[in-house]
Amino acid sequence: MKNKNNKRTLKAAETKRRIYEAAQQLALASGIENVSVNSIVKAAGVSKGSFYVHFESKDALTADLVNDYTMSADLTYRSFLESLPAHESVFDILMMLAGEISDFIETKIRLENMRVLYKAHLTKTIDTTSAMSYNRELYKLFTEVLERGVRQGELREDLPVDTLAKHLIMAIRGITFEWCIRHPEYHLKEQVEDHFKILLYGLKK
Amino acid sequence: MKNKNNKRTLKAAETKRRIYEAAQQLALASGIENVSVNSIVKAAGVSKGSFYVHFESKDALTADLVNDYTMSADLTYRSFLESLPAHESVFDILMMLAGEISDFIETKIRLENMRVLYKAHLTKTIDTTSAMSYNRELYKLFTEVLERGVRQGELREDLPVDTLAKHLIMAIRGITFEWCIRHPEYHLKEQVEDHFKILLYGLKK
DNA sequence: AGATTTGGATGACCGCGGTCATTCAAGGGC
DNA sequence: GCCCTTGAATGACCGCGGTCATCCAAATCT
Repeated sequence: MKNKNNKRTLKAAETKRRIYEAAQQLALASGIENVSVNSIVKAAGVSKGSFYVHFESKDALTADLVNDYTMSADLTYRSFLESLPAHESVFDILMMLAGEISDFIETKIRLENMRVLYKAHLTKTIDTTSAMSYNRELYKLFTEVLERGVRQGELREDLPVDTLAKHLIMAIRGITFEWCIRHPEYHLKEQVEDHFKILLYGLKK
Repeated sequence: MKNKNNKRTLKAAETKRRIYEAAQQLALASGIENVSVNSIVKAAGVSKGSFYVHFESKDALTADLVNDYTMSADLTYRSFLESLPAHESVFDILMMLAGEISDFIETKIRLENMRVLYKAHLTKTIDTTSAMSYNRELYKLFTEVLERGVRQGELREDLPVDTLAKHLIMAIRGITFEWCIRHPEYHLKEQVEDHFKILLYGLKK
């Protein structure tokens, strides 16, 4: 017996799916922080113990939900980038991309979900690899744009482009964190744009 | 009766002090996240209900502990700044100050306490004003240095110095947050210095 | 001094996230 | 076909942070 499609394995997968989808639905309605494990297993029609057979913790389930969302977000960013006119300067493209990401976080993901995500990141028992990995699509996106900037002579060449991408994304994350703390008197998009103006000026050739 | 030194008020203050000091001691030994409210009240010799008479929540107590620490940290930064030779350029001073703050966070405050602090910041029911307030000593410190930079013609004048101070401190917080998530493969001081080099270049006249 | 109000202190209680000994079909090995 | 192993499923149970009706001594009012 390996990972065959036997009756047992199939039933287990089905149970996991039911828990995941129940959680997804409840989280969509109330925000995952207001949904208890008890309510998830009740909605899924399984026992609490069963939840912990399939998920390490509530935070781990949350991370799964977020990671799915992260991947779909990156697809949005990619199509935004591809929708931009080819003649734009790399400086302007980076500014617009940062603005698009700010908008997406503010209107689609929303404050309470960002807070949950960042708390999950800070909980050391949780694997948030897929949102933090340098292999994440978002890093590739920034790297591609920066590479073009170097090729066209707009950007300094003494720092590798993947390092620059890390700095820029880290900056967006930092400002978003600050926004989570200082909301509502702090405006995400405005601050991202102001900060990027300073940062990108420091990257010009 | 106003806020007189009557017997009742004094006894209440004494109770609060005992809880606070018990928490401080236990937190020092094990880290506040490994100390339960039950263990604090047991050590202080009071009931659990009494804890919640004097503190809104465990997180609120944590915030108090952190805020005390924050103020003492800012004193350290101020004396570091005053220990620097007067002839240094503002650029170098800012780099050294950022480096000092990184060192302090890494070796004195330490990772697990920064994680607790940032989680507290993300919990909306908690007042973390004293660490986040723009009146915090740290903001004054940066503002003073930046002002000198403008006066000496080292820095651009189109952005107000208090705005610049906010950007720089936000950047340190962002990098520290990234460090909390990516530790141990991410080096705080190194990253702060690399990022500041880019950022400060964007502020030069 | 006696009656009334105030507010610190109490501990049983709650729902939470998480654990674990136990159960019991489904799946080999012979 | 029989026996042993595997692992999904279970729910009573735990310690946690937090609540609240109740108590009662100190403070104030008359």
